Amino acid sequence: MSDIPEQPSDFIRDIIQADLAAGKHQTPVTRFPPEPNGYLHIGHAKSICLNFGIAREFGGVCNLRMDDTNPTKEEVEYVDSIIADVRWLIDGWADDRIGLENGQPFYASGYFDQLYEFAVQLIKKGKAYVCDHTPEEVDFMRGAPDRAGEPSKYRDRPIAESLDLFARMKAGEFPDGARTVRAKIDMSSPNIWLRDPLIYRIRHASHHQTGAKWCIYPLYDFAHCLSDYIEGITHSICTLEFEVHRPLYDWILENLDLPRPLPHQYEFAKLIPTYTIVSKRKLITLVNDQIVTGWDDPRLPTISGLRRRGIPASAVRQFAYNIGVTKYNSVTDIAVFEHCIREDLNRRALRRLAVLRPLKIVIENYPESQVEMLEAVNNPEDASAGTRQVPFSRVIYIEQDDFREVPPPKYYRLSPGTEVRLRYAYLITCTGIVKDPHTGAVTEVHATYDPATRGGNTPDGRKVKATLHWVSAAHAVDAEVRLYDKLFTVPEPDATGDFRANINPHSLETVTGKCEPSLADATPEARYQFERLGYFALDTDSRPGKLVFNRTISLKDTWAKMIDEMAKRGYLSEKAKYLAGALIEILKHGSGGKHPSQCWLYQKNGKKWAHAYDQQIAEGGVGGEPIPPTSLDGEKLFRPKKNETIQYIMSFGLSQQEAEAIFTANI
RNA sequence: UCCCCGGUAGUGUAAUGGUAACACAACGGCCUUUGGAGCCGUACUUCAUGGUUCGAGUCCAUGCCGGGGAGCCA
Repeated sequence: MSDIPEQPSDFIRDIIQADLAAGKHQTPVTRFPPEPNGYLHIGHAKSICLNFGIAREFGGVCNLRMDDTNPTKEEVEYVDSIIADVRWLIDGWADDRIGLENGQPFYASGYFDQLYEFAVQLIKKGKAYVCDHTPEEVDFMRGAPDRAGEPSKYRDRPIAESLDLFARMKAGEFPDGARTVRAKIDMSSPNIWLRDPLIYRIRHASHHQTGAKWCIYPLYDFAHCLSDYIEGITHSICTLEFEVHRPLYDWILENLDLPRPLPHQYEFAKLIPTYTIVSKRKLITLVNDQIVTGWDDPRLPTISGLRRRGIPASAVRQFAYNIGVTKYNSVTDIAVFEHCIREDLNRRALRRLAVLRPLKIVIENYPESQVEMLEAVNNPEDASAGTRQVPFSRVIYIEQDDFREVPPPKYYRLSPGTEVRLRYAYLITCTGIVKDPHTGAVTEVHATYDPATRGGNTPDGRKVKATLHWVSAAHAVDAEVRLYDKLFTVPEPDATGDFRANINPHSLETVTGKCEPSLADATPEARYQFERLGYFALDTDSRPGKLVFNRTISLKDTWAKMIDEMAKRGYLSEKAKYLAGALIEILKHGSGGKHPSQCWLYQKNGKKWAHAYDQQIAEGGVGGEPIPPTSLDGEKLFRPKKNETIQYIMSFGLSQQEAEAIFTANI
């Protein structure tokens, strides 16, 4: 179900390939080392796909390891969720490459004895010492990027004394923070992490794996490289922020005189998708503030959220492949992910008919008691999925959106007097409407069907523009359907200010839909396409007789892409709404009321596009006389191309989508 | 301010000194019993300046811009 090539290529795989060719290793051993202090998210998925993908492609192994050196922040709940998420993501793909210990993950805490001995060794070699400074003193004495550090008073204390103190630290003689073990490296290094970094601290805390055994715990830099070494990791792949730690990673391993080969660390840029957040802290805020229902809320980018939403693991993997692996700090358009999901689901989803916002249709010339079973294909992309029977009768439901009493231009669907096709059924023509006498809303539509068009065929060859989905009212099965939308209204919710201000109030809408009867037997594993609506999967809340579906993702909908639709759904940011009016006016004004591409722009600082009437836009309106185009900083004015105008609009902080909408709206 | 790492269409990613390309997004068309899918097409690219070279996105220098780095977090 996946198009990922057997041998993807990126700078890390290139290195591995070269290392293998040079005979440095027989096969690569990677690892995925999360700290169990939160749920895994789409960013971790990128790392999982990278590490397990490498193991898979080069015949190696990827160890799953809990990086659990900080007992005060970690919990078994997280350990369990991490295991489940990793298994789900690699199932059927790299599940034979996972490195485990007796079926369980590796734990950094499993190495605490060895780590302790390594620290003793370092002290014995005069390369580490016990330091008695307070946290505040250590902090100050470390210096700053532009201020040299000063050595600890205890830097040169006798080795025997450090050894004794370290043993007593372990024995629990000292309170938290009283002493630390520090590597003796270089207090004047421009790299702060080499200024005698701490490698052990006292923490009288119970650990989720080791219980009360320890009251001293190693720090990340010490534990990680050595855990890699102990497990025989060849390529230790982490994210960019650890780049400055690499000299320390190497220093520890090299100064312990370990047999070679040593593991090496490589760094790549983490994934930052638009319209969501992946910061652990902010994810916790969303959960704790009950903005979402839990860690597996289908609106969240957590792996458990994606799973619950119905996104296939293969789509996540394809996404990880598509975005590549580099050292460039990038922001990935969430549309790339959505494309992968649709592509995957399009191939596998069973087509079904379901109406989310029902409008009753009475087919006047269809016999009252008659029911016909009509054949419908399960998946036009996959003939082996077969067909099914769908009941048709006199009263059916169609989507409210599929009927307009007064149709807008280019509206092909049902309206008084028009004919449309009911998918797999008949062509019907609207003959009348019934309105609520008080509200004036259309409550019922009357129609006639053409018996010659059974199955939706037109023996006379006549064309009908629209094909609508429908459900027989008497046979319909009710379902709760949860319609999800982006959790945030702006591409980069936490770029500036409080990300909570950018939460999309319409991220969840729940409706009661009418489903074709076969959906009563829907299974949690199956993926469904409700035709013309989107892809849906059963939610974990679903029970027999009480169906609950999640909309995984909508179908691409060109009709819905109009600017008013965008505004209605909250896709247009407040900023865009505010600026749209002024921009449209000013662009028209600058072009003598014509097309915006006829306005004048000039180049500012040789780089940025600027509009001849910037000043007036900044002042929020179009009042007054335009500045004569000749008086602008002596810069040459020119007629921008469409794309340059789009870029110009975007320079106000709007997305391309918004800019296009504004541009289009002005035509 | 110091150290490290980056900078290729709107967004990502390729091109490993030899014709700048692919995907997504956008736009247009064809086709369609899903306004889906599919097919065809259009527009838009190497941060800047110098240097090396027959030839530079690639190598060098300088500058500019962006990210990371001063937890007893990972």
